[in-house]
Amino acid sequence: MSRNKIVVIEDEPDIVEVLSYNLKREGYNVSSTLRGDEGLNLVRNQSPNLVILDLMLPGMDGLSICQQLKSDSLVRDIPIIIISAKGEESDVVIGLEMGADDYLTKPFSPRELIARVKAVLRRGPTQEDKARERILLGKLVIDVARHEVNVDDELISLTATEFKILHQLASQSGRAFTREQLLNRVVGLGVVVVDRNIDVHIRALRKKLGDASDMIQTIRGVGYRLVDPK
Amino acid sequence: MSRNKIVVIEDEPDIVEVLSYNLKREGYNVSSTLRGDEGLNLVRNQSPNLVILDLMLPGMDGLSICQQLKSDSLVRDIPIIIISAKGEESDVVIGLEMGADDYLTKPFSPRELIARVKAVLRRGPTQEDKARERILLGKLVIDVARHEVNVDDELISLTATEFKILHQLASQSGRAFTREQLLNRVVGLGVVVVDRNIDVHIRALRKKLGDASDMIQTIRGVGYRLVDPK
DNA sequence: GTTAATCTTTACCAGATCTTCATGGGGGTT
DNA sequence: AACCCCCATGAAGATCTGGTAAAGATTAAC
Repeated sequence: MSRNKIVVIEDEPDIVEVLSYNLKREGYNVSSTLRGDEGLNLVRNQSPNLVILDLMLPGMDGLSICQQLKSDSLVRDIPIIIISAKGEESDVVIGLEMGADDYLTKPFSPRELIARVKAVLRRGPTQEDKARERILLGKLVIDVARHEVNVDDELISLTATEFKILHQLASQSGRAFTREQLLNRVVGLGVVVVDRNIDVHIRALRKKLGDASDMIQTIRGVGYRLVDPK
Repeated sequence: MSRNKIVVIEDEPDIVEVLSYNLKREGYNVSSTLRGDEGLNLVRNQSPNLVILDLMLPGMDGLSICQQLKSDSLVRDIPIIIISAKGEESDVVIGLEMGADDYLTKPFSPRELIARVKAVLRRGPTQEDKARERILLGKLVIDVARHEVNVDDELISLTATEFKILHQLASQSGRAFTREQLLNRVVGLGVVVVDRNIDVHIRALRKKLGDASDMIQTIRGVGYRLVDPK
């Protein structure tokens, strides 16, 4: 099976050792790093099926990593299991609200971790919008890999946030997204931002889309959606 | 939001009380039962979005329930969170291997449970949910994802509130809803509104539904219901 | 360190929507 | 038939929502 690539981000060598050993014995393909900032890159480069993340790390805080991963549409669907010595209820709640799929308190047994890894992976590939490199919708062409958008074969220049919003809308065209949903997927979970903010980005988007601006429809009292004018 | 139905199977009334209160406050629709065997039926009848399951139950053992649910293709994809006083590593592992999606040891804080509930539900709609995103009733087609309603293949435009009411009625067609029930689900709990208000929305709905307007029936002294003219 | 770009917040307006209220009609009951 | 509820209806006022512009805050670039 192909759902076996795991990235471990953890700075205690002993734990990495134990985890690697046990996960490999179960047939998983494990990569690991001791530093937080490296972890972020590792995940982005490898696109693993699961991330195991310690919270206290050199280089970058674990929660920040979680947050950044969850706000990057390319890797946001990769499940994350947090392992941490911080077992306070509030820590757990914050971790989960940051988008983690499970939270395990140290010390833990390898068997339990394995069981939870399996439970998380069992949930299956829930994303249909996964790894579609190119989205075609009428005059609109979204090249996800190149981070470029064309309207009528003409390249238009979007800011990072605008691109994310458009990509999100386009990933399930026709579907209505609330401002909250868009915010969570674009600026990341746990970041507090006024939701009217989305309006402003939408306006900018419509302006730049020119001819195709009417593809972004407002659903009053709900949010926005992108329609396929087919 | 249609992903909000939760079934709680737990025999300690106090815990049921606490869970219900907290989950409802978060906007979930909670049904519960004290007996294991009833729980099995409840889940099969309601097709909830999540099951919270205690392990030690009268009537039927929790693990057996888990096992049975996971071997019934109709409800297999409904996630299960086990809550149990048995916190031994082996218990957790067994629970997860039985197909549970998370395992929480009593005593636990409501906040953590809520966070875990959200984490599990966040994982994306199950097949069942996806199927339910579209409701077909005679000439009426309700596309929840797009937030659109068709009558006789013709798109009709509803306001947010009208859509919610229709969706609510349609979610259990044939069933009568009181004005109070509709208000609670539509304008939200705690918002004080005169219940005659619903009449006005119903009127607007009937007007817009045109041909299908007689599908909304008034039940004198009770409320309204949507019938399937099959 | 300064400048420029982007993101976020805020305020206001117009229009859509929600809510209330008053009136009248019908149904069921006695 | 008379009565009492309950619901349907129309209209008016209050509230909410989204578009818009502009200013403030943050970030990146130089």
